[in-house]
Amino acid sequence: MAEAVIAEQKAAEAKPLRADAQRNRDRLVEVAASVFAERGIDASLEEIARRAGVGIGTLYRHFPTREHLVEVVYRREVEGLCAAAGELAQKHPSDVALEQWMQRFVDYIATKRGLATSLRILITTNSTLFSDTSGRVSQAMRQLVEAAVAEGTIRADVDASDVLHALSGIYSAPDTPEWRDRSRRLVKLLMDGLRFGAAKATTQSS
Amino acid sequence: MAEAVIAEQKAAEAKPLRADAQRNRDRLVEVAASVFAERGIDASLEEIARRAGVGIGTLYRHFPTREHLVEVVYRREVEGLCAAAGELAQKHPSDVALEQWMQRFVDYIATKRGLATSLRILITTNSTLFSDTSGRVSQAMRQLVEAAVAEGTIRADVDASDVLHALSGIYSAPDTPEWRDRSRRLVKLLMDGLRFGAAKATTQSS
DNA sequence: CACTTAAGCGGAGGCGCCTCCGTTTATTAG
DNA sequence: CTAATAAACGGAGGCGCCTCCGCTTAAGTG
Repeated sequence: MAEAVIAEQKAAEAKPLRADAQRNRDRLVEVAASVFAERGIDASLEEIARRAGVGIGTLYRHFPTREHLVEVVYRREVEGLCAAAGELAQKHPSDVALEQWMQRFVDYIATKRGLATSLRILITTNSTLFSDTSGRVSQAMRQLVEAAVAEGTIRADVDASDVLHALSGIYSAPDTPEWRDRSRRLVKLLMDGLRFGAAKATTQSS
Repeated sequence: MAEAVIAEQKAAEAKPLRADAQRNRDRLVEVAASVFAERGIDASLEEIARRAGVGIGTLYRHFPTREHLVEVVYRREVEGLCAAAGELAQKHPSDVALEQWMQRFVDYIATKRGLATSLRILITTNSTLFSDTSGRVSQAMRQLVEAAVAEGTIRADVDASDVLHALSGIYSAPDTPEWRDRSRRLVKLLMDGLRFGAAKATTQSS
């Protein structure tokens, strides 16, 4: 959702793209992310091209199939989520960082849901995708949880996989309109539990 | 592949169709089967309608999605395969019937291969499809094997599931152009094995 | 700077999907 | 047989997919 133009790098991999090509490519990914978010995975590729201000041919040159585009968008989403862990850790007390990151995780899952059908196809084709991304996500979570435990802002008798496990409710019961709110409440609830019995006094939540 | 016009019945289920509607529906299924066979599962639905001599609207009225049509075609294929078991059993000695049926089974798998991608989607959606059909197929095989054992035209120390298991090689190593020939040879080989040590003298194969 | 050239652009065009609705026709009632 | 009517037909039209290729332009070369 961050509209910030983070120049996608594709860096130093094979041939560097011509400046205009790189610009168009980045633009396409950015636009695609928001179009997929608002219209779902079956959004018209022509609309994406149109909104990005490029011809349909350009879209297809960069992303020969819909799945290619989806994969890049998805990886970027994961990238953003993981990067957020570091940033939040710097700007906030460790427990607040963890909480906010988990809220962002809810958003991420929301996207993933939308992409689910298409991702299922992708995952059977491209088996690295799932392991790559889920590895990175759980590493980000570990970083935050361990920091919070070390600082004593959450209780010490849990680790990252416990927290991930506790969040599993977010994955499962889906697609009611209340889902998002319910999930946000779940995160808060979980945080209260985590703060209870922490070494340091608690920072109040939101 | 039997071009015989077997009137599809849809019998006595909800409202009976108007005569012309029933005719068109049957025609569509028949044509779809051959078009899918020759062009693969992604064949144009418009071509199917064209070849069946009906408008595209008619096709969509009867089969609201491609998957609906695929499912009906597939079920019909299984139907034909299983019906063949009975017919072959009447016209041939029991061991020959079994052999010919297995050869036909090879054709069936060949089709199934073509449909595989689409079927995978179907099967996740419509879980009865797979159990229905695989049940019927293995029952047909049981009928033939048991008859042949009873008549002593094949050895007595095997049952239907052994034979099915022996055919599993047909499922696996795929999609080379030699596949069909290799599979036919596998069937013959298997039959020789089955006849060896049978109570009665052997009918020669093919 | 001008020139060259290959990388990149983009949209027309052909095809398939699917819906919608005016027209046709099988069926039923009289 | 005729009339009424509901069922079914079918294809035009709008949209999206994807390819192909003539045009444009960034990036080197001197």
